[in-house]
Amino acid sequence: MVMAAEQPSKMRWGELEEDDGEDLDFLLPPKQVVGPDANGIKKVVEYKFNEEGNKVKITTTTRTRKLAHARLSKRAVERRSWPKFGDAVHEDVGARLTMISTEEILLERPRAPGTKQDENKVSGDPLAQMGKGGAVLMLCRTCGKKGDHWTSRCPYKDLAQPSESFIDKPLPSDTTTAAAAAAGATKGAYVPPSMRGGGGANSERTGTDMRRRNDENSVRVTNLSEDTREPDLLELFRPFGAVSRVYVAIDQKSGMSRGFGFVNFVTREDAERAINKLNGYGYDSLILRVEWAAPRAN
DNA sequence: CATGAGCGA
Repeated sequence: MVMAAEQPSKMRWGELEEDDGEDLDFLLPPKQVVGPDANGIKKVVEYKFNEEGNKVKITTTTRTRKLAHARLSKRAVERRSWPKFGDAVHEDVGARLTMISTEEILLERPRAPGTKQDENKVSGDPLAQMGKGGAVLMLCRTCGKKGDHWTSRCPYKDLAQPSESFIDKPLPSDTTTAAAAAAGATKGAYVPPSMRGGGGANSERTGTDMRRRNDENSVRVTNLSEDTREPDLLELFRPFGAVSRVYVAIDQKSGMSRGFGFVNFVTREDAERAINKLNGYGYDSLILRVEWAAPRAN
């Protein structure tokens, strides 16, 4: 057999080194340790054989922790003698300096998308504002497809023109009351009760009766897709002004949407603009019907 | 197509 001849070449470099050294180690002088001295300097002198089999002297000089200690503050040194607490109680002394806590800490986002009640700086096209909170609502004005592309990327944008600008400023018609002007200036901001309820029949009154539930300015939305939920409706209508309520009719038996819902606006003007702009609007591949809601039958 | 839940002293 030629196996024996192959043996050395099969050895790994680690084994090679060990074997070479082990045999002859007893020939080397013992390792010497000097210090640490007053300055914390420690010297270690040891001898080894190098690759060529020559004896070499290796001197290692280190500084002990005494000096490192000196750089720590008194307080820090003191803390090392504290008894362990918490999870660390079960640890060996000095085993670990740092413990990883397994305690769950829930972070609260004060202004999570879709939940913020204040709306600062709404300007320009409200549709352009939508979805900026991180939610995925891409609503194409040309083909009405949701979540797929923006209007500018619509594959059909050359076939059909999007109708004028989707949403414009409050109508400069007879609805230009003081309330409307105020609402237009600070869109979505707080509207004092005396200014709510909008114009029309309500303007005669001296403010809205707060004890009654505010069912004014109720807009009915029909032809909603099955999976449209209240947050979706809010997202769609919110850009037109402060929304006081959204509701999607749910079939109690099946738990599925009945395909219609209601959105209440704080001001009648905003509701009117929403109706004007969202009625006939393509949403989730369906054409929305948006109109004034009849008073609830009780 | 279609007009909302809860609501108790």
